[in-house]
Amino acid sequence: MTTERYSKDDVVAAAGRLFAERGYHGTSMRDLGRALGLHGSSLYSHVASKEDLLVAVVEHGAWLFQASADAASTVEDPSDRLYSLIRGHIDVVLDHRDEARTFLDEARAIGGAGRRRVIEHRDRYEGAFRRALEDGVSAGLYRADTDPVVTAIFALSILNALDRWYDPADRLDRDGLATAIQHQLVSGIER
Amino acid sequence: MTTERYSKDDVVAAAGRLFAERGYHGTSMRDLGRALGLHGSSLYSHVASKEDLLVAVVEHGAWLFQASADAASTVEDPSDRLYSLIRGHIDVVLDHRDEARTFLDEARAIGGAGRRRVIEHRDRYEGAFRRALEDGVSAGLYRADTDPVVTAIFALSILNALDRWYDPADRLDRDGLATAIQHQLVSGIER
DNA sequence: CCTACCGATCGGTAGG
DNA sequence: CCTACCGATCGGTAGG
Repeated sequence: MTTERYSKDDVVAAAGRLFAERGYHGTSMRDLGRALGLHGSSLYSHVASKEDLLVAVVEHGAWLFQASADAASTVEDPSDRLYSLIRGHIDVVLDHRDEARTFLDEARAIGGAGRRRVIEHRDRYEGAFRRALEDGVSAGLYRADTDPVVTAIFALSILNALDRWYDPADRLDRDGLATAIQHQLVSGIER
Repeated sequence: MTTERYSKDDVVAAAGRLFAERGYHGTSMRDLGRALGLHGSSLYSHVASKEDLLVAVVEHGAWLFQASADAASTVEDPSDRLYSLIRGHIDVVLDHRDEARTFLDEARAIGGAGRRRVIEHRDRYEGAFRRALEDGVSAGLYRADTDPVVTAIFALSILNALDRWYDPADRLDRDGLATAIQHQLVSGIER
């Protein structure tokens, strides 16, 4: 018999919601407590500090993106792999908006070593897109003068903004969205 | 003979720098004062409130974007007009990073009516891209099944992220960058 | 633009 | 998880 109403994961999830919505510095521990029906000070039985909470949310986001890239990396065909990467990113960004947005926007509030780890995560994730594009060039699918670095950034720029405008009630479902993005991207580099 | 070391514009510019870098809520009036070599309380002879300062930065950003769109709107040819919009956006985002980033990221910290005005500004600006694309479709430059709404969003997603990665020391100059973006975009919708 | 403040709120702790 | 706090910092004001 325990008196704990929430697990640490619950607290981290609620923190993600507020951090994504108002930003890390725009959210106080008392705000977060209120969202859970607790006192702000009670949160310290779950976490050591506010920054701890940010790190937990951001690392969850990083993990979701990486899991998606790892799954896509098993696909041989570069074009199908690119589709998998796009489709996976869509799911992460729409099914885990809070973690994704916090990962993308609030990592700058993390100090020193934690911030560097986030940047490493992003570089590695970006590398999966880069490689799919490089392999596509090698396979003759995309023009030889394609810049995989820049094209990967373009792809991620589009993907990272999705949750800001995509409406699931749209005529465009997620598969259609993924196809539209790949088509926008690939027809720009197809030969 | 005056004792004022700074104009309001100076204060607004410095605020933009800090808001873009650390966010509105991550910047205190004392931080801002320190950046200018003043006491935090001295800033209140230039502005009525901290939010005032945010509104001033964001409105400057909105104005810069709108001025760019207005200049481009004089171009008849839809393809040239799209290039002008892209090229203008690049200049705003790279020559006025602080105002642009604050406009893009920190407007959510503005309350009620101010926030609505920002959203109207964005919609209007996006409309210029949408119209260039629509006109391009009408002129037979782009495929008839092009979705100008979605394509405009894709274009702006790429453009709004530029300052996060573009290195002016690159082999790619601004004209080359604009061409690359238009090419990425248009070849995806050309017939 | 500075000095000297104000009440409110911040992240966090002690002790239960 | 709550009560009762802590010192630090917040946005902002009065008066010069």
